[in-house]
Amino acid sequence: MARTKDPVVRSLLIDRAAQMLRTREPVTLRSLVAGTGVSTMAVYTYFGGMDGLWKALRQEGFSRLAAKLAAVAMSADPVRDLAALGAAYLSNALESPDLYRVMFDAGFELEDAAAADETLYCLVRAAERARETGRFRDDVDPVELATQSWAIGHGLASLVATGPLPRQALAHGVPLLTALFVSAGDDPGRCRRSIEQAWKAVLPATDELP
Amino acid sequence: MARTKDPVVRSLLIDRAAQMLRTREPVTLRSLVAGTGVSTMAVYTYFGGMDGLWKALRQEGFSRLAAKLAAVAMSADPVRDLAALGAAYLSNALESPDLYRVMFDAGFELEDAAAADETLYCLVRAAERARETGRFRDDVDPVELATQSWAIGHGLASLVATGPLPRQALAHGVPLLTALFVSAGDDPGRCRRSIEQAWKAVLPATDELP
DNA sequence: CACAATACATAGCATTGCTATGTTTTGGTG
DNA sequence: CACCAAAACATAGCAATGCTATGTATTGTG
Repeated sequence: MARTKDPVVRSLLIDRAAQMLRTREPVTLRSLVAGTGVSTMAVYTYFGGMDGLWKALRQEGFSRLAAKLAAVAMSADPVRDLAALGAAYLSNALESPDLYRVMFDAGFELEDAAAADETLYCLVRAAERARETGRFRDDVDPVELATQSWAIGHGLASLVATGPLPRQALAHGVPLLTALFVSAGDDPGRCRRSIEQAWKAVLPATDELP
Repeated sequence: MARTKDPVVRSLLIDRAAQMLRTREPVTLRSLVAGTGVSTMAVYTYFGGMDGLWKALRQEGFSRLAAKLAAVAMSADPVRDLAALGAAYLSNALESPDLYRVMFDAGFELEDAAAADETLYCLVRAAERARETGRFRDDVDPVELATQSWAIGHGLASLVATGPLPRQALAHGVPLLTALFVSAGDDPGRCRRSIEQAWKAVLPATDELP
C-alpha cells in the first residue's frame, strides 16, 4: 500500500552516470540529476546516496564486461578461446577506461558478487576445456590458471588505462599469455598461433609492439 | 629579496598525508593541517592546491618504491634477482596499499618522471644481466621483459590491494614469473629454484597458495 | 473511496577546496 | 644598518558538494 519505484529512473541515472564518466564530466549529485527532470532525492531513494550509486556503477561495469565475454564465440580451439576472452577483457577495459577504474576502486563492494564471479568462470571453463582436450597438463588447476590470466589482463589494462603505458602495450598480452599457457603444458608453436589468431580477431588495432 | 620556503614544512605535510592514508583517515585540506601549526595556505604555497599535494604524494610513493628496490641485494643469480625485485615490488605495494592506489590514480602525472623510470630500469638491468650470463636468449629485449614483469606485478598488487583477491594470491607471482622467464629461455627447473628462493627471502609470509 | 506508506520536491546544514585580503617575515641593496 | 618589496603566512569568506530534515503528492491496498 505505497508508491512503487520506477526502474526506468534507476537505469536512467546509471546510464547517465556511465555516460558522464565516458565524457569525463565530473559526476556529482547535482550534475547527475541536472536536466533529467528528477530531483536529487532520487539518488537517495534508489541508491541510498552517492556511495550506493558508485556501487551500482561497479555492478554495471561488471555486467557489461560479462556481456562482452559472453559474446565471444567459442571454437574448437580452447586455447584460442582463452586468449580471445583475454583480448575481449582488454578491449572492454580500454573502450571505457573510466568505468574500468571505477570497477576496481576502493572497497570493491558489489551489489551482486556473482557478476564478478561470472566473468572469472568464463575463463575457468575455457581452461577446463583446454585440459580436457589435452592442450594443458592434467595437474593444471583451471581456477588458478584463470586467476593468473586475470592478473595479466588486469595488469596490462590498468597500466594502460591509468596512463603509464601506451595503448600499444596491450600487445604484451600475446607473449605473456603464450608464456603462461606453454607453462601449463601447451605446445609452444601451436599456442602462439592460437593466441595470435584470437588477438587479431578481437584487438585488430593493437597487434604490434612499438 | 623575498622570503624562502621552508623545506621542512613541505616534507612534514607529505609525511603526514602518507600517514593519514595509512591510517585510513580522509585526507582533506583542513584535516591535513590540523594540529601541525601551519595554516591551510601552506598547501597552496608549497603544492599549489590539493591536486599538487596528490601529485607530490605519487612522487613520494615512487621514491619509496625506488628505495625498496635499490635495497634488494644483487647476487650472482640474475634470475633470482629479477624475482626478488618483483617480490619487493609486491611487498612494497601491500605494505601501504592506499599509497599504492594513489600512485596509480588518474592522470599519472609526476613531478619527476625519472623516478618511475628508475624503478623500471632496476628490472631492465637485471634482465640484461640474465641475458649476458646466458640464462635468457639473445633475442630477448630486456625492456620488454621488464615491462611484462611489471604488468604481472602490478596486476597482482592491484587486485590484492583493491580487494577482489586475498593476500595469499600474491603467491601466483611465482608460477607467473617462472612462465615468463622460461619463455625467455631459462631452464625450467633452475628458474623455478631461483624464483622460489628469492620469494621466500622477500615475501616469507605468502609463500603458499590457498 | 479512504488511508497510509512511500516516492518526490525543496530548503537548509556542515564540510570541502579555493581565493581574496590583509599582515608579517625576510633577503637583497644603497 | 636601515629600507622595502616580495613572498610566506594567517584569516575570512565564497561556491559547490553530499546529505538530511521537512513538507507535499502519488498510489497501491483494504
